[in-house]
Amino acid sequence: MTADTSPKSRAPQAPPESAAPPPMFDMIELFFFAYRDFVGDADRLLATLDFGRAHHRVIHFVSRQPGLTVAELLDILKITKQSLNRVMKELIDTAYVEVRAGVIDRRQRLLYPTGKGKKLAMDLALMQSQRFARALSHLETDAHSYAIKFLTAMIDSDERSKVERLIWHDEKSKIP
Amino acid sequence: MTADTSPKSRAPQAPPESAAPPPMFDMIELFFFAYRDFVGDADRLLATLDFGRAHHRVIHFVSRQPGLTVAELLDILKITKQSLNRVMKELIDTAYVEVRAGVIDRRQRLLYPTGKGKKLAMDLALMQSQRFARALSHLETDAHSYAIKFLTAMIDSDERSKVERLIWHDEKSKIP
DNA sequence: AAACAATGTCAATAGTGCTGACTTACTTCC
DNA sequence: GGAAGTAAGTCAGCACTATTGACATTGTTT
Repeated sequence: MTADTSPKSRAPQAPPESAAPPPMFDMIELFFFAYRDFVGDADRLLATLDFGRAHHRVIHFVSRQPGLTVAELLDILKITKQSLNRVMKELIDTAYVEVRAGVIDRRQRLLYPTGKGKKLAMDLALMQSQRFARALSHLETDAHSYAIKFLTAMIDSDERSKVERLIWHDEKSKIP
Repeated sequence: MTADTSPKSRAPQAPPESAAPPPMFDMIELFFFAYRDFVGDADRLLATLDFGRAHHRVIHFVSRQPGLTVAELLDILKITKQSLNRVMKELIDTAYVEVRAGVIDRRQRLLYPTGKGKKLAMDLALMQSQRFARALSHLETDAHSYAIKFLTAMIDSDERSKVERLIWHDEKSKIP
């Protein structure tokens, strides 16, 4: 999974006040470099297929939630349908994703990964998981649950529960 | 590059994929959403100045290491000089960065933040630090050092020491 | 003087995102 | 049954960030 989103239309915050604690340059830079290397793994595999990060995000979420509608996917990715469409067309043309008409509402297009698509999504996820596993293996026993708590707390509070539902939608109430 | 090689003559295990541990979808998705919100803070402020993320990265590292050369900056950002140049020209034209000829080697351009540039870099860093501070404040006492260790471990091992030197170059040997 | 190095520049291209305007197909509501 | 609304797709144009390749300028080294 790779993220590269563009500025949102929310109001810019006022510049912080002068009596603020000093900036955490270490965290800022570590997060930057860690994320860069994290997405680098996937980028290299995707490049061999002439895919980019946008393709990755689509095939990832479609594989995670087969039968997702276009509207639901747009809400997860927070991009416009025009942006999605170019990428989606390529994924459908190359048979990584397939589309079926909705049953309850025939206007909806339900998105499913093909066998090929499932395998690609799995290969990408395993690659990124290996990086997590390698990192966590050098740390203390509870590092995994600390990491989950830290990353969860970094998410906008008004999006957090939605993201948590998305992540653990099919697991046995694993929320730490 | 993921799993699977040819079958060995050892005890037959179930299908080949079952050898790999299951993907950590939770970590993959949390990292994605956390990073997206983290950069979203800065994006909103930058958009008011007609700057993008590339400008942010440049003004950040120039402020962190005044007197940086172009070659050093390219090595940190891992982009090409052509990509840097457009952004750099805008930062110089709008007086966020200034350039002085190198003293030992006059071919070099040493990059310095102006007053305005320092303030922008500080505002951006404080904004992102507030997100870290808010996140960490809800977690256990050692959350900060756990986060540093986790993020550090996520960086490519052959880049790690270079990054650590960059991050703590002016601090009192704070490496945890 | 020739070779090399640091930087800048021009041109072409790719990938990902945006807005706006419009269409098609289908569902819902009165 | 017909109007209004919704889900999705499409076309056109633009912005930003990145790439490669070729070439120029300036200064250092050999």
